[in-house]
Amino acid sequence: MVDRTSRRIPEATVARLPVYLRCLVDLADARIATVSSERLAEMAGVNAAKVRKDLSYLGSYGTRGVGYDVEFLLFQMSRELGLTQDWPVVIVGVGNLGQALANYQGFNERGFPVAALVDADPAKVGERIGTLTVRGVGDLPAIVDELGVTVGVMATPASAAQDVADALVRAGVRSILNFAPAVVAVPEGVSVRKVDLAVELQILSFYQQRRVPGTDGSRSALPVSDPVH
Amino acid sequence: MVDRTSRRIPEATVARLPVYLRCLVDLADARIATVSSERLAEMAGVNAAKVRKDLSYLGSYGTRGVGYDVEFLLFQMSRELGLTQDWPVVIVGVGNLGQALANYQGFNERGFPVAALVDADPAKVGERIGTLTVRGVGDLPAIVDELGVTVGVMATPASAAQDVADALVRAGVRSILNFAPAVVAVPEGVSVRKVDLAVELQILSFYQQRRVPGTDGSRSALPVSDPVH
DNA sequence: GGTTGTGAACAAATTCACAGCG
DNA sequence: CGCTGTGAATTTGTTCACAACC
Repeated sequence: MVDRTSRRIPEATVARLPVYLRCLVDLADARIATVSSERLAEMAGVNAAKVRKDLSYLGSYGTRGVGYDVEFLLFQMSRELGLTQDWPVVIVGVGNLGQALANYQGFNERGFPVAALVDADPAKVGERIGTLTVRGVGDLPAIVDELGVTVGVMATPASAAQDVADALVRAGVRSILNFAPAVVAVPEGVSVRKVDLAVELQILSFYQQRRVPGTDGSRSALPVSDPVH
Repeated sequence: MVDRTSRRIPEATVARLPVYLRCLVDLADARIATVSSERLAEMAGVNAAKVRKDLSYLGSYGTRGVGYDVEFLLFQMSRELGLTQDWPVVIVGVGNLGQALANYQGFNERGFPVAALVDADPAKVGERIGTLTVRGVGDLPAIVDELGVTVGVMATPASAAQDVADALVRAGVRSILNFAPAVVAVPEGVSVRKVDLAVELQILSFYQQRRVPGTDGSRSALPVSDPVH
């Protein structure tokens, strides 16, 4: 009834939308036309009330007594997430992790083509990885301008992280995915998300010693079906 | 005053403790003996009230008018997180990402030595990566028993994820770090944390189109100092 | 004076439970 | 009858603000 598209979507909901999106893609691939909040919840590993609340922020796209139209919801959600266009990314730091990310096909498949590779180490500049040649950090402004890059993926050592983040921001990047084990400060209007492998393992370590399973990220369920309560 | 060590630590706090831990390590390396909540907050990219609240769940380890003793807090926090011992991990799936993780030194450095590599593809079994030889999924029970592995890192395709998770659980693994773009169900008492690169980029995409920077993960700050308000 | 530790106030997120609609 | 959409209740997390203490 209310125009939800004008409502601000809660952060916790935004973080779950991509998970629903993937489930919807799987359903569409399986030629399933409609889905209930119950079923979608099971696939996404959350509960049905949460699915309904989350989807209600996008609009009233369900049909009572029936469920949600998979294709329609897929479209609305893609639009809401800004995924109707590609967002080219630049990867900074071509060590182990950076190279793996450069070769990872998942980025391309999901609308984030790797447009350029950059490294601060002059010895690595010029190296070819896949179809791309590694460029210097000084090329970032040109990369952003010419290739339309808006997202930077940082796979540098912690010591270089802040300098690289500054360089990305100066070049005009508005979103950063940071794999370096360091907190980086960025100006207002730039988004950073941090993926820290050691931090994740340390959180698991906490829950491992006590036998208290958490509910966020650490999910509990019965062996195969019946994923969450 | 109250014995906080018996209190249940909130999940949100647990997720931040490893970040504080890393800051404390940096401070200790710099031979800094004490730190205020203000300074620690700046380093961790949160606010001081949160730091104090979080640390208060560990106990009253600060000194009013002075701050926290770095070494002492480091020890208490390591103990609380269960990091006074190593937790050997097995990596399942030695594709691009799995190999990068296998070569990543951060795991070893932070107490999570990579003890074994496993792949479902018979063609990959026997391959050497660094000092380790890739073994079959059938070896998981032996790996868990003989090497004391308690953590599984999954870097498999989505299609194999649930089967691999089941195999890990059957072998006795209690904690799983899942890089596969799929939700996996596990029994009560097993913890899973998910790292999904595409999901992170899609969340950034949402905040990129609107110019509304989020506060969790996407942090806003002035250029270098003054990280968060 | 400076800084912690913490109740109390506030805000965000989750879950309940059921009216409303197909 | 079945399932969504959503107010209300509840739980969890954050921030304030200040007494207690060094």
